[in-house]
Amino acid sequence: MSPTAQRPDALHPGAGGRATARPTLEEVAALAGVGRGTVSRVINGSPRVSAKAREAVQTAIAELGYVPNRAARTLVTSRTDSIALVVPEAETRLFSEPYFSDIISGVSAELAETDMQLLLILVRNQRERDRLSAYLTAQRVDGVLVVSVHRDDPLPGLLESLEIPSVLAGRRGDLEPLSYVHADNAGGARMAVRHLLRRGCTQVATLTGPLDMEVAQARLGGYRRALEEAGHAYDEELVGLADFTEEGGRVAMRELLARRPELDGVFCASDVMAAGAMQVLRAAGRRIPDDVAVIGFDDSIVARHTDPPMTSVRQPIEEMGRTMARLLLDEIHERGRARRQVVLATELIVRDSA
Amino acid sequence: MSPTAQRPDALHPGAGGRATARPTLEEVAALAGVGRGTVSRVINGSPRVSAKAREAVQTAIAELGYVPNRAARTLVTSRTDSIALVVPEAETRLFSEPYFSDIISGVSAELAETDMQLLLILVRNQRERDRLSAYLTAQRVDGVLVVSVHRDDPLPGLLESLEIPSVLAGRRGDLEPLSYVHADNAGGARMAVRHLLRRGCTQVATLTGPLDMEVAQARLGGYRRALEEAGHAYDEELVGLADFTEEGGRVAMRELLARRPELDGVFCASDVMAAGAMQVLRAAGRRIPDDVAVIGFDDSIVARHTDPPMTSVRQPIEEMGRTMARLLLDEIHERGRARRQVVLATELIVRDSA
DNA sequence: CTACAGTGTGGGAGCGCTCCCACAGCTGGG
DNA sequence: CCCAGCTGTGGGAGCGCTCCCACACTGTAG
Repeated sequence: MSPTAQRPDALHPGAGGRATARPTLEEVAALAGVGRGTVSRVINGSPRVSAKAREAVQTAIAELGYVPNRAARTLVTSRTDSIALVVPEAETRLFSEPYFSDIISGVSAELAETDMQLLLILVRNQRERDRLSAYLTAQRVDGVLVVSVHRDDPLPGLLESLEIPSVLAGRRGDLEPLSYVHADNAGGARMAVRHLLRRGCTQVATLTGPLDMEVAQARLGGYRRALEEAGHAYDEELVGLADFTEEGGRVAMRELLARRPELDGVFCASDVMAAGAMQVLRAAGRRIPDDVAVIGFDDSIVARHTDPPMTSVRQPIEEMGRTMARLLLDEIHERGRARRQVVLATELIVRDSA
Repeated sequence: MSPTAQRPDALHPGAGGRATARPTLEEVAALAGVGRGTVSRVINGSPRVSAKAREAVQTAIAELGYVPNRAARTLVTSRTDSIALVVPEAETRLFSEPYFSDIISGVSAELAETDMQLLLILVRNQRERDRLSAYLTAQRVDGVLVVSVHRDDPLPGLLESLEIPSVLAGRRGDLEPLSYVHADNAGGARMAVRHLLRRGCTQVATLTGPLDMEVAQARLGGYRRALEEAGHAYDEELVGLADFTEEGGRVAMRELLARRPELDGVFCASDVMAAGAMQVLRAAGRRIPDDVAVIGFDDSIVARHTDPPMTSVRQPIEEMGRTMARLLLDEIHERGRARRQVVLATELIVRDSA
């Protein structure tokens, strides 16, 4: 630290130079000819201010270019006017790539109207998880958004016990006590499988995500439901357990093919798995979609570039982000303990792979 | 020691007895039997503390689970201990998708060691740009990272004049006065084109990004340089002006093909453009790589899924993020006005398209 | 006239820190 | 013996806000 270069203190206002220091509420009050309390009331939109005073204050604010000091406000209100978006690092790779950006984009769009700040916290290991706990315990945010929740993730429990307003993207299970927003995964999967059946597929397999994630369970559930609705028995040999990744998709597809060479349709719980599966199918001499029809999930950028372009289930990710932010703001402001849970519809984007 | 040291912790009985009551520095001091100043010194790592006092304070901190109040600290130091990552919204789409996540991931990794917070600010229109200006002017962050700079972007100029420590990803031009980190775009492009020439291509075209971005210029420059080094004249008819997008790639490729049907290699300044170009080439009956070899830039997820898989220039994006954060922290801490500029090497990932 | 609620207002107190000054204890040199 | 010059320490002041109490001033009722 350099001991020089201190700010030139403007002890004597008349000393010539324009003051570099940011104006304070007190200075606004002086200029407007009112007290601090009145300025504060105007800034915070209190109705108990005369029109005349309000106008004087607003003029003074404009003239001085006054912006309230957040730290001072936080110190006294113990609001921070910021929320955290927590992302388990491992997941950023797993997700269909636009997922992450789109969530952020939605959240940010919603927050743009308010003066909430968005803090981004990536958590990649146990140490950082501990730090996050300390961080949240210290009440340094007004609310938390959590992306990608595993069934055994300790974070939601922590949030619950700290009573910090929070909204999850996805949920841990049917009885999720926290607020959440998620896509209609089961419905999307069901739609996809019905599409395969309608095309004439009779042996429809599926590639699942890790089953400790509710998303994966829900997509598998939708697959199962569509089959049963169509009068097909649920057949475990047609279920390939995978992990949402491309390599996982390849491996599971190979096994599936070995077990059931006659399969003629595959619903994959993610696009990248579907991409991996398509490679394996092609290598095995199957034509897509003629011999085997394939559907992915996410409608990610990958889906548009496979050969043939992939039919996929689209979830409204940006909308999910927006909704999460909106629910969180509600929860912060009303402090009502009502959990808010929203399910958004999915959509089947039909391309050439099915 | 002092009989007055007890704290009436039920000043406001309230309607529900909030158990929160975070311990303050004062309580730590009381428990450790020292003064506030000493506790503050221990927390801030001052050397002027006796071993005995330090230990007593550390014990007290651990016992109370004390965490310093950031707002109070900010109020007096006018440090915020947070930096902003500014992302022009339009760009999140343009970039090869992992770009955004990888930058964040790198920045976050570097910040994890410190107790800096990462603020994410997306800017999608003029209104938000104005808000950002006000925000930065109000000194609400200690430093700023900026992703994706256009030549005429007003933000860097603002940062410069406000003298806020900042680091850009990429630069506006050769004479960039701010600190920046960027990949060796020219070198990567040169490498790609040399690869094409070595393969035997004699009519190598290129698809550029928007030329008001230095990245695009640099990649074009590398293309040109490689050709000239190999004794080929630079031929404007082989240059397709595009905009990094898939659709842009398609359009430009069609024009290129119309102008120069005999071309046998294309270096594309982004993977998605290359993907678009490959579609057009295939539609025109060209085999890849036999008739026309194609190379992309970014080594994004798209490159792995095109048919055939795409040869592409990889930039170390996460490393760029890390480096940006590191440079910014340096700049914040030393307040030296030395600009720091780092160029990271690129790498050619050879797959089947060239 | 007094009483009293209802408005708008000023400004003291205090949030939890850091900064900095004063001072106590301890050297060691004159 | 004193007087420096250290080091370690306590605690006052104050950062810029919000909260809230006290205090004008109304106007209406008793």
